[in-house]
Amino acid sequence: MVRGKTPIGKIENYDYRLTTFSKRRTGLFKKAYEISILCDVDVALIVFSHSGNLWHFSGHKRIEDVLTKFLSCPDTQVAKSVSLSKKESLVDLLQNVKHQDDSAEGALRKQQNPNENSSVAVEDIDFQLARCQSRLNYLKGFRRKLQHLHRDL
Amino acid sequence: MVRGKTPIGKIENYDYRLTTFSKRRTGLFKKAYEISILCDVDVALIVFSHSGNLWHFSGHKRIEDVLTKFLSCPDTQVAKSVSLSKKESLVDLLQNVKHQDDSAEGALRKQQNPNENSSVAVEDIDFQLARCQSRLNYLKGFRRKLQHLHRDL
DNA sequence: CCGCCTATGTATAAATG
DNA sequence: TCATTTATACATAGGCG
Repeated sequence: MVRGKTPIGKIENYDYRLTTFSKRRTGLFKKAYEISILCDVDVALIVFSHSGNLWHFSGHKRIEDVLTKFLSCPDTQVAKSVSLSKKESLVDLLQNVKHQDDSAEGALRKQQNPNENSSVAVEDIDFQLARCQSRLNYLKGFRRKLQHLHRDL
Repeated sequence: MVRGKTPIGKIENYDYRLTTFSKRRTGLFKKAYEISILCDVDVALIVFSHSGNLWHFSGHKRIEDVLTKFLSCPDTQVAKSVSLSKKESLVDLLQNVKHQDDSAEGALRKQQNPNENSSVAVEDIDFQLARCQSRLNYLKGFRRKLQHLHRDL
């Protein structure tokens, strides 16, 4: 994101990808550490590189305790964590994106480099998509477990 | 870290702490998302606030799969950080439905009509799933539109 | 891989609406 | 609470050793 922002998407060049991974991993773990201290919250962070290397972090508690807490999380909490915050609600997103859309469209006619506005919006959507997909995957797993439980009882 | 850098340490003022948590959480999840895409790596991130709220994210794979990989990792780092018995119990949590859904099971036994309760729980999840899937579809559609706009201009 | 450097994009503390 | 603004601190791409 420096000297020409990095577009979101897999970095194809292997060496660049490794370098970026190393740098961003450092930054990510630092942020995880900071929020755990500053805000006094439990964090568990696990990263696997393609080569199979593993990095992990947890603040305050041992990572297994955080994972246990996560895995034992009652469904009400699951539901909570999944419910959309106002900020993420469709309506807000729609308005937000439409606004960006409009301004992008308007700007396009005045500017030589219209693509930037539009691509920023696409990246935002990609971020929302990834989070949504993550929740969906989690919910699907949870649903499977519930059904297994139901069968067993 | 702006207008007078934040010293590392728990932010004592409750309101500031919440505000900082909200902002940094957004940033942290964004970073986790970015590194998972840019560097094509598996990431699992779990955060619990003191009030018990849960946020989690994983890229590419389901978070359970990343956790399973973590717990089955022969890596010495994991072996060191997680004692064997603890590790086994976590694997049980992941693989055994009954252990994983203690809360649901407990609730069922307290009720006179367990089946109904269970089906309600599944319906709850279905509801969440439907919302999430709907949002996902919407986002995907929106992304397509944006890209068309992008192409057309 | 590990640092260091610099220019620049990003994150965010604090204030304000 | 929630969004915006603004000023600054921080993160990091690209380059070099």
